[in-house]
Amino acid sequence: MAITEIEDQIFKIVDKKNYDNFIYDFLSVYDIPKATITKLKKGINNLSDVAGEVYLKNKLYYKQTDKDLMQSFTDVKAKVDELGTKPRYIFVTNFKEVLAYDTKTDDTLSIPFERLPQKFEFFLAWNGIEKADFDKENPADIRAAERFAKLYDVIVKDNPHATRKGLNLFLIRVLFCLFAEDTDIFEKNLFTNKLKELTQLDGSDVDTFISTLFSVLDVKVDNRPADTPSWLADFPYVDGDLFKDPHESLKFTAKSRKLIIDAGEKLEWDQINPDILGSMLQAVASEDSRSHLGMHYTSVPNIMKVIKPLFLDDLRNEFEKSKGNYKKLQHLYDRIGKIKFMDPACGSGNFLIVTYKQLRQLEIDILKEQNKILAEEGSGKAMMYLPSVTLNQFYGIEIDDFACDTTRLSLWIAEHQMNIKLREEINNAVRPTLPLQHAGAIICGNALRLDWEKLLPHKKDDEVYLFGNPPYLGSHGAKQKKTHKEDMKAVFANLNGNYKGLDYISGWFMLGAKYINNTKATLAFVATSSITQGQQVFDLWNKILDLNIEISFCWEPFTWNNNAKNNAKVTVNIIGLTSLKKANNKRIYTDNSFNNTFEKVDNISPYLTNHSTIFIKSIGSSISNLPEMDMGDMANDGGNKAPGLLFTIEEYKRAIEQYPETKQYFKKHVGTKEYMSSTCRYCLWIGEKEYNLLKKIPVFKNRFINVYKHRQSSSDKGTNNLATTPFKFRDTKIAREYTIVVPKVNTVGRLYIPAGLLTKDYIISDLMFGIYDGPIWVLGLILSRLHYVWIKTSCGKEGKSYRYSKNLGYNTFPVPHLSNRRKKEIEGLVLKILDIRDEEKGTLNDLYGSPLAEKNPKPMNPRLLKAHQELDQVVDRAYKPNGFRDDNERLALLLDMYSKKVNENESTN
DNA sequence: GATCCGACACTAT
DNA sequence: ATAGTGTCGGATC
Repeated sequence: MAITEIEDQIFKIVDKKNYDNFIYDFLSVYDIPKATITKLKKGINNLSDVAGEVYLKNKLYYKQTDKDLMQSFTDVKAKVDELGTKPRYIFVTNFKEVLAYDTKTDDTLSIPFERLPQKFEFFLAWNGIEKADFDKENPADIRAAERFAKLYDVIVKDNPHATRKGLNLFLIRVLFCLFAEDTDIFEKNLFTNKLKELTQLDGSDVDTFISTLFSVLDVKVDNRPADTPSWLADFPYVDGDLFKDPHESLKFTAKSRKLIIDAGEKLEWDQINPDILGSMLQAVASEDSRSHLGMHYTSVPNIMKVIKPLFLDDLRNEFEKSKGNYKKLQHLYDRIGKIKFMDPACGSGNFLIVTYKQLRQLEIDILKEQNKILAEEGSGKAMMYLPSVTLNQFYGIEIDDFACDTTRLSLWIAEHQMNIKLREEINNAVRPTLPLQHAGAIICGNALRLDWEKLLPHKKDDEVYLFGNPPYLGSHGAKQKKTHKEDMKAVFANLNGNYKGLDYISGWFMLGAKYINNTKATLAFVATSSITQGQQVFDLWNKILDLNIEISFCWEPFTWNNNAKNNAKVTVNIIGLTSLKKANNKRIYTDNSFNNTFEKVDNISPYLTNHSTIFIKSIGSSISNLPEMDMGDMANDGGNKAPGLLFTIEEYKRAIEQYPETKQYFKKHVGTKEYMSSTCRYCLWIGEKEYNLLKKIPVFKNRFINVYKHRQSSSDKGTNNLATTPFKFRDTKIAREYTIVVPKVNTVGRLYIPAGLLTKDYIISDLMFGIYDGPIWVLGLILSRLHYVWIKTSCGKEGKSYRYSKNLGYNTFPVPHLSNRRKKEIEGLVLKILDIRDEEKGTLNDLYGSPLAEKNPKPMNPRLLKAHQELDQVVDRAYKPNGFRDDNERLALLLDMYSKKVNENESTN
């Protein structure tokens, strides 16, 4: 539910005058399940039996009363204090006053009953939003954006032929006027009042009003024509490019007029937070993200994760060091006025705005310190205020023109707010907001097609920072449109190596790296974690690190917290790059949500680990001459859409019951899921001859038809070609005796990869890898901790699981010379592990558990763990005679062995 | 509501 | 033509 809706709904409840069901109505506005409320009404889960009280476990202790409110509250509070698990809120009311208490934060709410709608955010913890976070992100923005969304919809509907540019410009300008009249840029309520007074109720002359007003705002007061209507004289000169272009004529109605006036009267524009206002407005303008208003709750903390390590910590340290030294302070003061900042994917400008405000705050802090020094000297010298940080230092590139406009607007708002702050905190320091300054260089264009050096020319020693959160569009062009692919080509085509498997964001890293190369400029972008995992690592980072570039800091992957449905499971990291400005303190930050700790390291590899820079390159056969591993057999039969070549156990039983003679055509079929839970499906495993027999039986015939249809209708040529053999899997590999199997999906919580053996009765799906009829000691290697550590680094990862890969993980795995005796020893221990699995019963899921999981870790079977540790001892010693201290040491040696092996192999070829 | 993993398109070879 | 990987979204708890 949108935020203004919560407000509106509570308003309705409060306005009802009949409060019999008050608390149930109230709860239903928040994210409390309907069923819970229904039960509560019936008294089923009401843990209090006192009349007028409702106690919902963990959520609420409510009391309505006609007695003394404070006394009732004290009574309830005493009861709650006795409880082991406390409800989040205490809520006491006599329908005239409300007393509420948040047991977690100790916040109290004491308001007249009818003010409840405006204070809806007090109870947002029920929706999983902490009030502190909510306050930080300022609800005024959300309400503003939602009111604006309504206005936008109406205007768009009334003006089907208006250009997008004209509409957007109108909106931005109205927004500016509303903000201006609430924040002393204009006289209080000047715009809204004039609109109300001077235009007709039906909206017919609003366009003339707007057009006249906007054109005047661009003209200096002295230059305005003598016949300028008197009501316009109160409006100051604004400039700043905002009112330069003429207003494009629009049709207004009674409704849109009312909505503008509402926006002016109902909203507190002085509380607008420009950090997120832009994102909100952008969401308004783009239909598909409308439902995601509020998705930017965490953007400011995340922006800080980028800008603090990139430059802000450094500036703040410098400030601390300069305290008490006027000259040093002055030096820093001058320095911050010269730094240039560019966000080459600035969206609605969040990064720029947050940075601008931080810099202006630093400017104020320096002035304070300088004033302190002057006061102590007692020389009576007053300081002349000279501005240091200006909007001219801020550059942005954004493809969406509305976003560009909102960026400029938000920068002005930020500037005005900081001007006010300056005036409040420093005597005699005044920066006028009007006329508006040129709001940085916000360029509307495609960042991957522009020459960044042209936008922001820089010399070797200039202090320049690039940052931002460029778009991710997945690798292999799954989400990339044709234009995106062409952009990528433009960036990468003249560089050696592949680029088609790279995520769209790689373009920004590449251009950014080129921009900072051999200069002191530095950069940091938020990125999808996939560019530092698996396949993409080599393709991207060998090109970047081939320049004079190194990774100066990074944030380990963390989940991007937003409510946007599409982005729900994005895992991101943050990567900082430097060139000449050598980072002598490289840092790896980890997201511990409370204290953001970091580790100082000597080098950050492109896998974002503390190791030397080595690329693990995909390769078709084992660098250590291990027997060939194959991907399991892919069905490509349409999956669950319609029955195809795969049969559940029930379907299989039914089929062979009806047609016993077909039993010989089935094999057991196992993917990761079946393997891990000790079950299987069945698949048809036949040739052309059997196909001709089976297609006479309707059950089978239908399945062949389904497979044919699926393959025929695929957008992939390869799949189309398979349509002629609808009885066959895409792949048809098979073991002669047995298969060493490795599941493709491996959750991070496990200590080992639960590889194993299957007999030749089993076909393994493409969710498994297999070494057909391979030697058992190889299974021993795969079961080792060493191998797991290698896979963790070399293979791709998705959310919380590693995806095993033969070319990236198995074939690259370095193996030292193993004597026959050692191999025998390993085989013995493997058999022991397999025996224990049999003896201990339970599925592999049960046996291996998830001891390393963050939530609900499940232990590994102790006997099995012991057997694995015995195996580790033997395998570890084969690599290093006295074993390893930890996994980090294991990985360091493996990487070392890997690079030596690759070099050897290259030199012998 | 988070996690797992089946499924397969797209790319490299 | 063949084969492998990352990603999406459905399934499942």
